[in-house]
Amino acid sequence: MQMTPAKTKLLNAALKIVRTNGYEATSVDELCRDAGVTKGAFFHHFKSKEDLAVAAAGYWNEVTGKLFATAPYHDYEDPLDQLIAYIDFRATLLDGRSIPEATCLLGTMVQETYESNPAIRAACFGGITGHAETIAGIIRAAKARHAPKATWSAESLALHTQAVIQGGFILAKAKDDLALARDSILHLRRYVELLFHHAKED
Amino acid sequence: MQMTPAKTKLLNAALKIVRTNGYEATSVDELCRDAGVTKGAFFHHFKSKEDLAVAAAGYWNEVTGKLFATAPYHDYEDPLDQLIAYIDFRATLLDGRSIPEATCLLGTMVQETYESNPAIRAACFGGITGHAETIAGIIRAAKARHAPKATWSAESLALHTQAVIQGGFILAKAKDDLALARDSILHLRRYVELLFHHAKED
DNA sequence: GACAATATACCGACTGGTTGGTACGTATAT
DNA sequence: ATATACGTACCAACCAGTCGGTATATTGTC
Repeated sequence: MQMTPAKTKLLNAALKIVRTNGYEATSVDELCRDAGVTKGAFFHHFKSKEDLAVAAAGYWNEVTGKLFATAPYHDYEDPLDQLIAYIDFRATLLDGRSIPEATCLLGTMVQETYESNPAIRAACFGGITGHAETIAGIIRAAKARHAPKATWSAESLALHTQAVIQGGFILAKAKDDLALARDSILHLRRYVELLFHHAKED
Repeated sequence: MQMTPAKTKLLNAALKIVRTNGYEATSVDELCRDAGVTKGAFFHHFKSKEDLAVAAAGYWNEVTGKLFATAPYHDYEDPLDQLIAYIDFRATLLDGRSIPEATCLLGTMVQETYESNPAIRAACFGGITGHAETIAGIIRAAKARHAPKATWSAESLALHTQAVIQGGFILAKAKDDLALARDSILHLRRYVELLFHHAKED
């Protein structure tokens, strides 16, 4: 899908400003100012602010989807190695980034909109579970090879990885320090290792 | 500290409405309407909306502090049992509650305010780390008894428990289903068990 | 214990700025 | 000639916050 410059600039502005200030605190005027376009352009491409948010969620999925698709963790043969490498990759995504740059658009938006804006909530849900499903695929393979009798499900563990990452972001925002997010990801890594280490003992 | 009715009503309204719609989407007028007081009363007790948010964070700490202080998990002799019971207690706090009723005021507010409102951010940080510190105390005792040589720190694990809970809330909001939060808490429980089980093997 | 003085708690109309959204005009490409 | 991609000017609704007022409780003084 080819996008006209103004639309792309608005979506990039949304990614940046919404992750910094949240959805409600972001005004259409501010978005236009940052993107360097006028309000006329905004409402030409998006029928409302809500519509922009839904489109931004889709755009976010596109951008991060490419990032994960080309990430190095796919190179390992053993799916358990892939899973651990994925977790490490999520940790490296925090390096050298500011908090708004490191955190997740969907997790930020859904907090503010889950009750009042079903369309945005659904878009965030789709993005999070879509990504979780790709991780669940890796976990399923790792489970089949290393822990076939384990009682936990691949889907549940995949969602848990996302919960830990999102929760780490909240703590990081509270302390104004991404180290807290890194620490939680490290605990997640240890959990996965223990989970499979434990399974091998049976 | 004795509180005048209007102030208490406004703080209770803030707990309810901010957890439902977020900080920015909550207007002073809506707060007053819900509390059944006028704007004059609002600005008599709080010098600004920001001031109300900071006070609401303090009030939240007071209310939840009492809840945790009288919770049954303290009754166990073994601190490891206390820790597991605390995690189970966090899971039971989801039962029969709607999402706004089950989720955390501080985690919700800090997402929207961490960049733009240092006072609110600091209040949220204080509440989260304050509670984490009480859990860290339990973990420290459990570690001393059961896993003295473990490499992870009690403080880090305590913060991780909060990250998992906060992250679970985000997923629950996205899916509009608290079951996702429950699942993540279950993974957290398993992690703690594995962590101490593993330590005993050494 | 009477009375004035003061502080606290609250009311509700008002304001200036901002909000999301609209109406309408123009430039360009097909 | 028509559709797309913008730009500019504008609007009603809403926003946080103000201000002058009243009602009531507390305190100080004699």
